[in-house]
Amino acid sequence: MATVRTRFAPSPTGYLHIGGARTALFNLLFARHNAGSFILRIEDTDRERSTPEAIEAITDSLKWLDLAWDEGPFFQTQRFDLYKEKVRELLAAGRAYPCTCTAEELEKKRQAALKEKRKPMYDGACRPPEGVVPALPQDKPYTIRFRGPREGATVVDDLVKGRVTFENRELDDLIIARSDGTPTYNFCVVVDDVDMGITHVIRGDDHLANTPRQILLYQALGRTPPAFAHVPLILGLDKARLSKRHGATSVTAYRDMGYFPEALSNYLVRLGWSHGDQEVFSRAELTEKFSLENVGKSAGIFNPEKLLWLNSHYLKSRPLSQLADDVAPYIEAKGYVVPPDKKWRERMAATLQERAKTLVELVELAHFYLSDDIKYDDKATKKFLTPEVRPPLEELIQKLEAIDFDEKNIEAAFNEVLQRHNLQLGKLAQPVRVALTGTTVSPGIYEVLAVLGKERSLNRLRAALGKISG
RNA sequence: GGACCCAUCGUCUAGCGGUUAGGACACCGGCCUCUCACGUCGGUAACACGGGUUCGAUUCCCGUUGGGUCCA
Repeated sequence: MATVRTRFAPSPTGYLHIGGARTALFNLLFARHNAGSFILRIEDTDRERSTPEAIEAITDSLKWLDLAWDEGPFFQTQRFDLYKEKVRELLAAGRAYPCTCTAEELEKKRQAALKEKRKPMYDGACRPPEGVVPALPQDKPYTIRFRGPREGATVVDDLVKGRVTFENRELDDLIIARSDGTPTYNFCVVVDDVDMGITHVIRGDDHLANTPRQILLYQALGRTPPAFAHVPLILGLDKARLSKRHGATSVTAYRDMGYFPEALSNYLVRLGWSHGDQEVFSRAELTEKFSLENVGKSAGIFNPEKLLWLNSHYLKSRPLSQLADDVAPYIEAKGYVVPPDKKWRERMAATLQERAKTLVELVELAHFYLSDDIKYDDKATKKFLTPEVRPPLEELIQKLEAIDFDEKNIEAAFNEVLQRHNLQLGKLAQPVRVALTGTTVSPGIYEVLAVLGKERSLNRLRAALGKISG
C-alpha cells in the first residue's frame, strides 16, 4: 500500500478558523497514525482576497497548535505553468473546450431558469460534439470548460459518509480556466492533489458536492482519485455554520483569551470524533487512536463551555514550572511588570491554578499579587473592616511581625489570636482577606500572606486599620 | 428551486437487533470548607414522527418533518 499523504489547503483570506484547524488536525492525525506525510498547501489563486498577513496568521496558528507539516507550504500562485499545461492536455484530448458565452449571457440564462423553476446549469451552448477538438477563438475572449459525461453516474465512496452517488446529467460542464487564463479552484485542487501524490483528501463536507466533478477530472487526467473523507461542519448555537457572529472563531482569538493549544485541539478533535467515553487525550494518544471510522456524520455545535472546562483541566494539571512561564506573556499583556523571580511566579500560580479557567483569568485573579494598587470593594470593607476586628487584627500584626513568614508560622499566629479572642477563623480571615486583596474572594488566606511576603502583607494590614471607622 | 448530506439528553457523544439507553460539559442539590474555587457524592434530562422488515427495533429499509451544504 502506498504511503499515506494528506494535505491541508487553506485559502489565505483571513485568520485560521477553528473549523479549518480541526480539518488540519484530522489530516495531521490521520497521516501520523499511518506513518504518512502531512502537506500544507496555500490556495492563493484568489489574488484579490489573499494576503501575506493571512498566510502568516495561518502558519502561526498551525504552529501554535503544534500542527507541524512535513512538506510545504506550497503556493498555487507559483504553479500556474503546471495548471496551464494540464488545461492544454485536456483541450488536446478533446476533454475540454473553449466557451465564448459571456458572463451576461450566462447570467440571463440562469435567471430565466430560476424563473421557470428549472435547475440553473450551463446549457452546453459551446460544447462541441464528441471527439471534435475545436480551434481556440482568436477574436473574442473565452473560458475553458471541462467536457463532462452526460450519462451514467459518478460514485464517491466516502470514508465518512459512505457511498454517495451523483447522476452525471446533474453535473454541468465546469469552467476550468477563466477568460484571463487563470485556472479555477476545482481544477487546481485536482491538479495539485495529483501532483503532490495525495492519497487521502480529508476536508469539510461543504466540498462533498464538488467531489464528483473532481473525480471526473481525475479520470480525464488519467489518474485514480484519492480516497475522500468529508467531515461534518462545525455549527454555531443557532445551527448555522459557525461564523463571526457566533463569537470568536479564529485560533488566535483563543490563544489571546488564555487557552492552551492542547485544550483547543483536544476540544476540536472530540467535536466530530470519539473514542468510547474518553474525553481527554494527549497528542500521542490521538496519534495512536485516531481513525476515520470513528468520525461522526452529523454536524456539531461548537460549545464554548466545554472548551472552557477542558482548558481548566489542562490548567490544573500543568506543572508549575511551565505554568510560571506560560503566564508571563499574559501578565505583560495586562500591563503589569512580569515578576522576575520565577519561583515566586510559581508560588503565585500555585494558589490560583485551580481557581482560574484560562491564563487570562489567572492574571486577573492575580491582581493583588502583581500590583500594590488595590481597589477596595465598598461592601466588603463595610462588612468586614469593623471596629470589633481592630483588637485581634492589631494583635495579629504584632505576631506576624515577629515570625518567619511561612504558611505554618502564619497559621500558628492566627490560631493564637483566635484562641485569645475566642473567635472562629472566618471572623479573622475575611477581614484579613479584604485588607490584602480588597475583596472577599481569594485563595487560602495563609497562602496569600505567605506568597505576598511579610512586608507587603503588613503594609496592607496596617493600611486596613486606617480604614476601620471609629 | 434542484442535487446531496444529516437526525440519541440543552450541547458533544457511546451504542453497531435483545441495554434499568452509558459517559462528558452545562444545570440543580448534599458533603468538604477561612471566602471563592477544586474535589467528591447524588439528581433532572434524549432515541424527531409515521410506516414496514423481524419473535424483537435507538439500531435495518421506505416515507414525512426538520436542519445543513453546494449550485451562487
